[in-house]
Amino acid sequence: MATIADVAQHAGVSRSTVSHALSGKRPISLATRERINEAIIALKFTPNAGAKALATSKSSIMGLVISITPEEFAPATMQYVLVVSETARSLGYDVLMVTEVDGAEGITRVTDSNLVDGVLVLDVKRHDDRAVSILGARQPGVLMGYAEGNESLDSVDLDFAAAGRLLVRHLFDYGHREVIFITFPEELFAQSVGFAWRFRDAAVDTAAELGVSLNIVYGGTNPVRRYQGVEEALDRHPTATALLVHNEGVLVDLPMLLAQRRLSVPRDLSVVSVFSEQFGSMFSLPYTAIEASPKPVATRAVQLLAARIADRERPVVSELLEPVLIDRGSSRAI
Amino acid sequence: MATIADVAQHAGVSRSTVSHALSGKRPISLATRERINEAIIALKFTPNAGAKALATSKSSIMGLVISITPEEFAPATMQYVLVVSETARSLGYDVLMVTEVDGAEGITRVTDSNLVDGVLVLDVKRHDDRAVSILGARQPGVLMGYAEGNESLDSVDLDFAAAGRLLVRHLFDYGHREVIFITFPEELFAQSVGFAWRFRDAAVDTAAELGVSLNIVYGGTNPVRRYQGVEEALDRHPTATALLVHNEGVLVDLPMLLAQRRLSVPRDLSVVSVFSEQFGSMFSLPYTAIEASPKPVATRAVQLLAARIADRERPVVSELLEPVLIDRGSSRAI
DNA sequence: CTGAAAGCGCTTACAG
DNA sequence: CTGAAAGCGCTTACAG
Repeated sequence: MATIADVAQHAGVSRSTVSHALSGKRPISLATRERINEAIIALKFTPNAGAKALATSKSSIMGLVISITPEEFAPATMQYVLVVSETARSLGYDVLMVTEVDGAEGITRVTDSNLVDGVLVLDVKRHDDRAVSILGARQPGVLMGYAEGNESLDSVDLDFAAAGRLLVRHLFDYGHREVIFITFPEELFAQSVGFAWRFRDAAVDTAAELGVSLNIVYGGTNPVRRYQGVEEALDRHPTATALLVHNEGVLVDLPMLLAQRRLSVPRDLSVVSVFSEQFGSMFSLPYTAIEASPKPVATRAVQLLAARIADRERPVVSELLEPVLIDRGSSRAI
Repeated sequence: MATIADVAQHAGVSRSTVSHALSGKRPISLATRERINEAIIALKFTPNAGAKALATSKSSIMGLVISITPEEFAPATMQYVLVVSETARSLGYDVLMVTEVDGAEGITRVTDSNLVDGVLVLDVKRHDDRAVSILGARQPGVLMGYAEGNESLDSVDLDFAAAGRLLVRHLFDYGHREVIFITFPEELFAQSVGFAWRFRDAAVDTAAELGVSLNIVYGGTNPVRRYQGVEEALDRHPTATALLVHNEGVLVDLPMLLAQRRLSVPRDLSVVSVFSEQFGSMFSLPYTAIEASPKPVATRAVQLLAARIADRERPVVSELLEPVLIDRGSSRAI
């Protein structure tokens, strides 16, 4: 493979001139620039990533930390992964997957070895040891989610608290006073996964304020129990007029389940939820919902990390994207 | 950050001795080994990835090439990604995502720069320019799928032809003579994505041999058209006794669709399919199916790539995993 | 606008 | 069993 020395020789200049032509870090005369470009093409030169990383202490790689727990729903995650990868590429970065079960250890591994310039964390928990791990690393990190007590880390997420408030208020405005709230398995709350507890707590508080009776149902961790859980909830609360669903797994089954019970939406039951447009269209979900916004969240997270890598001194930001309600007509006034 | 020189100094040995202690490439006396280990711990030494890559021309990174087309179904892909990452880690490799729209270009980018030691390709097409791209690279690649005319590349895949034969034969043995075969959108066939055409062609041939009337339906590219397509097929072939489904998107909707038509499985209609156990349990699919085997395929692909990286001269292998039918009772004799 | 040279942090023949 | 030194392919002060 051609090295920068080969290019320099071919172009009749020094290696440093080639390097500067490549980086644009100092002015190069038109004539030499052209000869260098010719040489690069003739020799099919591509800079060696390892050498560059060694010389600059920058790998141009972002680590993406994913901790897949069995409770979580893989399809939703893929969207984040893809958008992270594309956005990173557009900013000149590659993306390395960090999927070890112990995410904190994985972070230490890729940062200590200088493999990555920074780290993105998905599915952040309330007290997340991965945040701690980042704080101990030389490289910066950005949370896609929200961790308490880590205000020193950049983060971006959908404002799940606002989402909870907005949906409960939406149902309240339509006159609903008894609502079944289906959320994630209790395991996710035990781990304090941000999107779960922030939504739940806000929904519960708002319901209490407005005088809405909100019956919480924690989703089952397997399909069968998930399905049964919803059925039981419907049996137990026959007078409930609306379903508030924050659980992708339940959503996939819901149209079928309601059809089998001969429940028409929104005639017999209003349904509102949280999911991404892409997810909804994948499973033909006909429900009014807060847009889960994987794309803006992932895009923004990558931008924040790139900005942080470029400037370690810039002020820390913690962005919460405002929830947007997409009305698909699955709720009605009663 | 501590370097190998710091460790050497701390331990009172030379850098080469530390390096050899690390790699185990030559015997080190117990005493020095212990002093070195002490130093490593005391200084929290981790080898610099870039320096190592430069010195050895090995990055210990595998590239994973994913080309997500809108026609494809993301949830199924995530399983491959995760298993690839975990298996790679267990063999000492990290995984870099290569998601550019032009996969061939992405491959050239990460191989020419020596960023990766090899490349794994998902969703291989019959004539895949990514295979060509790999053949032109210094690093080896393994296809998770099957590309014609690239017998010089290692590959591994489920034997989709055998799967097609097995399912048609299964229905034939149960006495079915009129079957609706729902497969992927025609776009996938235009691109000649391996799992689509190999399954279809085998199913069609076997049906012809056995005298089974096989009515092909190409799935719609969006949920609505997908759903309608199935409905139309059922309308058009009221005397069909079985459904052969090779399309994850359709499968997700199927229980609902059949319930709405008051069709009981297998009483009114036998249904057989292809999907992974994990996918099936995610969507509570009650259908007898060939196990799609993302785990063995992905695991094997990573192993093959690691073996190929270690020995460029080993014989090329093209492995087809034997399909396994998991009987969930959704087909019956008629 | 350009070059010579040191340095990034490893590995590995070579020598003992 | 161990060390001195060259080399991997870049970048970047320093000098002109």
